[in-house]
Amino acid sequence: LELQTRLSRDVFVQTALALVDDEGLKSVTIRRLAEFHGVTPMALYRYFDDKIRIFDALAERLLSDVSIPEPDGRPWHDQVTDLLAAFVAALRAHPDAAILVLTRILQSNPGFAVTDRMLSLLTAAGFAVEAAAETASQALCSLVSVVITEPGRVAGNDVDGHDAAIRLQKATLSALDPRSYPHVVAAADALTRCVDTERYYRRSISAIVAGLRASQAIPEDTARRTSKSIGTKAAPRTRRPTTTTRCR
Amino acid sequence: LELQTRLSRDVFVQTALALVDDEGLKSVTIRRLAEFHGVTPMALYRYFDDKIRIFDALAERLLSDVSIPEPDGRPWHDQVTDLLAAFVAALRAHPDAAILVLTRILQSNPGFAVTDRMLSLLTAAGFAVEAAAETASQALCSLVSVVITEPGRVAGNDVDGHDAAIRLQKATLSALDPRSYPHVVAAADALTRCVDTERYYRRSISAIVAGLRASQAIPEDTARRTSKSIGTKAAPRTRRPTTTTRCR
DNA sequence: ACCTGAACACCGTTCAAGT
DNA sequence: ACCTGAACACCGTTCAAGT
Repeated sequence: LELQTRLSRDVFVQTALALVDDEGLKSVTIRRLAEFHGVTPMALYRYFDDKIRIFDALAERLLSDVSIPEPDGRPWHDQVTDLLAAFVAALRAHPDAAILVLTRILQSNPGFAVTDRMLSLLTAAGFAVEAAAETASQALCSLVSVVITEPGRVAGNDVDGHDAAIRLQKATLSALDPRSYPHVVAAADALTRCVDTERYYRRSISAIVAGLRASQAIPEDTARRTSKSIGTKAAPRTRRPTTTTRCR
Repeated sequence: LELQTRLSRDVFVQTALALVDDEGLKSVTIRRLAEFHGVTPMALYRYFDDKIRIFDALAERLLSDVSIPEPDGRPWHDQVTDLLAAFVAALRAHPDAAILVLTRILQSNPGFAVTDRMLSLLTAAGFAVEAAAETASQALCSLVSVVITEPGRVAGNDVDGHDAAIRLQKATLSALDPRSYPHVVAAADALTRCVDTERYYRRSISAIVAGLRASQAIPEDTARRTSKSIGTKAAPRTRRPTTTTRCR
């Protein structure tokens, strides 16, 4: 009579988002979401195949909050700067959910849109397709980690413990042996709190854009004079051949 | 008689690491670790206060695998390149554990060592203390996310579903409406698999280093002509004042 | 000092029903 | 089509003992 369909994907995503913002990512639980809507946990399975789909939906939600700027006549790097700034703004609105985006940019239309604009600008800048793809992904996911690791943030923490945690962290760094880690001790303050958050993000974005411009200058396949081989083989996965299609 | 102290922090960390490499991060469980050593779950609490400490120890272990190059007479950016390469190498050896490092670089001596060397090189390059701190953190955590999101990797997946997942992902991108996401469709292949993994990491590192060099060129406080304000306020946390010291 | 036993509160998820 | 009920297999963690 009052409301015929209270439940929907969107309603649950909205609740989940409020929950992350309030109590952190691990508070997002099928049972809590159900309880919140006065419903059985099983009711959620009408809308999400499993818990991962709820996380997928959350990431999509964050990405849909990115207000992609319209293309204009300015130089490509200025437009990239604005696009990345919009991306960061969307993530910063829900810092504890930001980590969900890290591996999910290419899993929803909003993510495709951001990536496509990024690729478009890089292509216009002269990047080859492959280089543009790698570079775009790297720029975006770097910014996700910049948001996640913003100095002075402690993930999943409540307001009470927050300040205390920061102070403790700074005290720990300051108390280190200066003969072993002189620069860490000297930078203890800057490493544990952000004096100017806006500048922090401005610096991050402009460092990334500067990297893009420098990469663009180099035509292709930069033969670095690094003597060392980069990286090692990943530890081999020795899992029995179970039934396939575990991930759809 | 045979072995008096089979159990130790190190033994559990070793097992946990094997477990992550084999079956992904969520397979690391107090109960499974205990079972593996023929012991009660409670036995682990002698060595770790809680599960998070196990993750902390895993992150520390990865960071201790970074073979920090000795300082030499070469230009700072070349030395930074090698340091970052060593950092990436350590992460790539245990890709599913890499995400643990993201928020734990400043939580153990091995992490202090990497950070200190990074700060040392940036200071030598002329960075102010604060700029060096932010820049060093950003460079390191960006590389963590670069490893995590390496194209052609699917976290926590077994070998069987792996190839199928990649193919599906590429097919999905290729099947997108080219009028909506033309560049994504065109770059579907490059976005889903790494043709040359070494080049991928070489590019990532040199993009970061290029960003550092460009930032170094700019003296301080870069007044960008970005019209938009970057970022928004984070959603306020409205948690009741519960007992403090939840995080020690 | 080091490990056990039993229990608690909480998960995600299955299967079979209800209406 | 949409939700429920009961159950299962698995968590992390507490408290109180054992030796």
